[in-house]
Amino acid sequence: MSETAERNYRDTLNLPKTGFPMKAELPKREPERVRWWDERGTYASRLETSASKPPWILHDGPPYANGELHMGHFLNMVLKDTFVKIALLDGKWANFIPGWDMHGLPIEIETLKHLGIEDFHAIDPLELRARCKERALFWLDRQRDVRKRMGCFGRFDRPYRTIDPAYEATVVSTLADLAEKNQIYKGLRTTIWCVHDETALAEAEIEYEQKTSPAIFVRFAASPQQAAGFAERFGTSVTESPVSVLVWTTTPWTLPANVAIALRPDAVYGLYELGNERIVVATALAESSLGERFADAKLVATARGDALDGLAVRHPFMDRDSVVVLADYVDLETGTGAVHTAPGHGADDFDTGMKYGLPILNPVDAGGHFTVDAGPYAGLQVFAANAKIIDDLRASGALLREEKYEHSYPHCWRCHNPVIFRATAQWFIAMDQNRLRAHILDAIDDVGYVPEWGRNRQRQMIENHPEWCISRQRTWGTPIPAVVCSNCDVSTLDPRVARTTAAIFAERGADAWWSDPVETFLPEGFACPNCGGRRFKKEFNIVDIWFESGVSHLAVLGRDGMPWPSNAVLEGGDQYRGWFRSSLVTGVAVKGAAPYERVVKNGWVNDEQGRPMSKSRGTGFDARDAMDKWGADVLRLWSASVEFVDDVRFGPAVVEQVGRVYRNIRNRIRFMLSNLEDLGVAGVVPRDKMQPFDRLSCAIVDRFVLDVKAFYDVFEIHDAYLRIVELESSLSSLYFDAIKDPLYSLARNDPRRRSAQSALLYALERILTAVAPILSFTAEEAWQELPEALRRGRASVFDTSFLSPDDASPALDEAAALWNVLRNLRATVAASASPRDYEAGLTVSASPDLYGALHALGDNLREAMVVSQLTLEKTEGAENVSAVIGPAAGKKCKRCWKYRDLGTDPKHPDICADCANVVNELKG
RNA sequence: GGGCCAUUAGCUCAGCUGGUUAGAGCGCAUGCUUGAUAAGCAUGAGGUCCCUGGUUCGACCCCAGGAUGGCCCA
Repeated sequence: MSETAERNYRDTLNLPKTGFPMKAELPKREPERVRWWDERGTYASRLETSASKPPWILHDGPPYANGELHMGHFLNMVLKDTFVKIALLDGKWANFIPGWDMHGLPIEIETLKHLGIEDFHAIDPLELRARCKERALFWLDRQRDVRKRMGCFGRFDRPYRTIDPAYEATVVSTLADLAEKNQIYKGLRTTIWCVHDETALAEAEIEYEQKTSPAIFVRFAASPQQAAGFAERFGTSVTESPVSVLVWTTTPWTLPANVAIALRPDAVYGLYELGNERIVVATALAESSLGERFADAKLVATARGDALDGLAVRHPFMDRDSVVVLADYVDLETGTGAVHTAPGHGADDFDTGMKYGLPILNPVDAGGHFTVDAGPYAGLQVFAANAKIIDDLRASGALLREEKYEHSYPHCWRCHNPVIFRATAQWFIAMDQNRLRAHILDAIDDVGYVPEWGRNRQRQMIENHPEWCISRQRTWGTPIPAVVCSNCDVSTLDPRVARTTAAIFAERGADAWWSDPVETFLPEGFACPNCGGRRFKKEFNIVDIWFESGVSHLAVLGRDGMPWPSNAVLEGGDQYRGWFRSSLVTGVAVKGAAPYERVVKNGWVNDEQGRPMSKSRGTGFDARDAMDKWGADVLRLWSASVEFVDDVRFGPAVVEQVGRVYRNIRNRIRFMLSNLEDLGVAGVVPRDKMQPFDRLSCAIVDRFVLDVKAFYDVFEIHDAYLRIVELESSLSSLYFDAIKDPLYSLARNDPRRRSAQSALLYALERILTAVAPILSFTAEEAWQELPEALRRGRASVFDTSFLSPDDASPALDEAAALWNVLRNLRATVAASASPRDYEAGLTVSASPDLYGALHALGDNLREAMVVSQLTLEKTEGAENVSAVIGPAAGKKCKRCWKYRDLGTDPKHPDICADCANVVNELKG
């Protein structure tokens, strides 16, 4: 036997052949596939064929159209896509309409920066809006490309956009709905205010800088009557000594607006005697507050803060009381533990004021000067007034001590002057009007949460939700169509005006609010509800973008065949406070129910050390860069390889690991494909005519598909991933290894070979469908590599469907049990150093229970063990199954490598009879 | 500082209502194969289940406290 002859026998084998390359080259190929899907309208056509099927709608929480998409976006968007595709392959009408959030301050700021404009008052609002729109559309295009590059399916040709006229109309008509239900009111709220620029600022517009402020300790003295109250609560007797509460502040100018003193409910306060006066201060801070006088102080009595609730003292210079209230935010780090409270000048103070029904005083005008309400300080600029207020306090004896205090204090990002907090009139959604809050909490009970603890988190976000301030004093947004009476100055948000405005916006967009006269928006005969006046001015407030995105369910669902509510929403955990909440509030307020049936939360993407990703540390990745480097499918597999509900880690090492798993899966797909080249439709053996081992593997695949589908149905992508990996290795190590011999060495059209091929085709098809929601690119690539006839008219892998449980083979449990017996048996053979595989002859002893099942496999049992001969024995009384490995009889066939009798055909002395037949037939 | 979440092998993760020799994949080591070959198969070494207490006959699992990290707030 010469080497040449041996090679000739090799040429007579049916060795695997396929155009599906081992090397994926994903970054290169995937963009072509995106175009291919686009040109073919793969998604659109599947939607069309399932148009009459039940809908399954994942409603897209709109990403903000500003900046590059990062890996957090990738995780979220790919997960959404995975769920959409699962529904699609399940035969549902999974119409996914992506959205973009396109108004708002970040875009306005970026645009102004681009234009080199410092003050947004200095540009015509319509001009600014046009520029903002360009900017937002620029980012939308960019993000849309990247999103499609991820392999995401959706109606990218017609996304919803918060700048669309129809969307703006929805925002305004929702305001009309709320106004009709008296759910909106105008009230005061503390805003960050720059007295230099005379404008309200948003959080994003302040910078913290070091500032030296006067820190003063001020006595708020009790009247004799009030002092008696203190004595009683402290459980001491009344004395002649005056009693005062010591308050610390670094903003003396806010004292004119003081109406209360906040104590910490669980802190201990002491009544200290210093000479002929008594002072109340937290015991923990007594030494630092009283300074050098602490040495002489005598602690008379103590009381918890909550025991002092409701007492009152006199304001040091205004003719009114300052009441004692409780607040959890009072800390015992600085000051006296008794916090000066001016609800008109601070967010905490404001909340406390609302809680206690305190007056919200704001004796400061837009330019930062005191109004007449500030009494003796009227006309003074607030910061300049500090010195005079301190002098007066010293003169009146109210000042105990004064020092300098350096701290970080918010400054205006443009003019770098310190900002103030100032109560201004804003529009609110009343959370308790019409029992809205209670109804929302009820609605939460009807929503499914993944994970379940999200329900509790969502509930807390509603319970602690302050009145929702929806107005902003900026330009890039949808206006709140309120009008101000020229006669009495009262501002009105009238539902009829809002409806008219919505109709105009629907046609021409929200620019009309700036371009058109106020009369355009007023219904016939509209009069001021306060004074009956007929002349009005437009108010220029835009709506909070959380309100805008929060009505997306009203803009997208419940129309064009889309059901309301959606089946699911899926966003990062920060959205419990954001979009999950805002959507819930508008849903319940307008329609009386949650706008979604299920809330799925994905975790945060951190770097490989579990720290937040950071560009400066080099651990931050744009989605596009990551895809250019590793390919979308490897990253999609990563999204399934992690537990997405929790925070996840991402980095090169993690991707390399999942990349190896990807290659495993890819190679197994490749193996299946490469053995199907010559299987025409005519060669396909029906399931019930297949050989037993092949039927068994089909059952294993059925079981796999049902398992994966069950995981998919409950959003357990990671479990599906584990199951996919497990099946791949199980099929590969047992089945693929075993059927190589019949596939390679039998005649092409040998029934045994065709049976194995048919089982491979079945497995491949099922597996590709099962992995397509995750490995979309690879599944499609493999599907296209399948001979066209075998695709049976389904042009794309996304035209296939999951196996329905009715079509699965029966007795899956028995199949799985038998499969495991075979795997264990085969492992003993594979572990044998010698004889091994075809060198071996095997004697298998089976218990009566197992014997039947094994016997039914016939010669397939020998194939499964990858040995040359096999004897099966029934062993009475044996528990299970065992195998004895011995040398095989015969000699190694040069063609099929099995040990057999050789030379039956004298023309081929080195090969077995079966091989000789095949070879002869080929020659003939 | 508060609320919520996480912590099991080098990495990604399983461990059901307390009882297992605490498992899988990847990586690593060793061997086989060279007719899936920049592949495939087998075997093996890796664990203070974050820590400290407690409950229990028995705790990765339940309880309390703490550490580290994350998210949202202040």
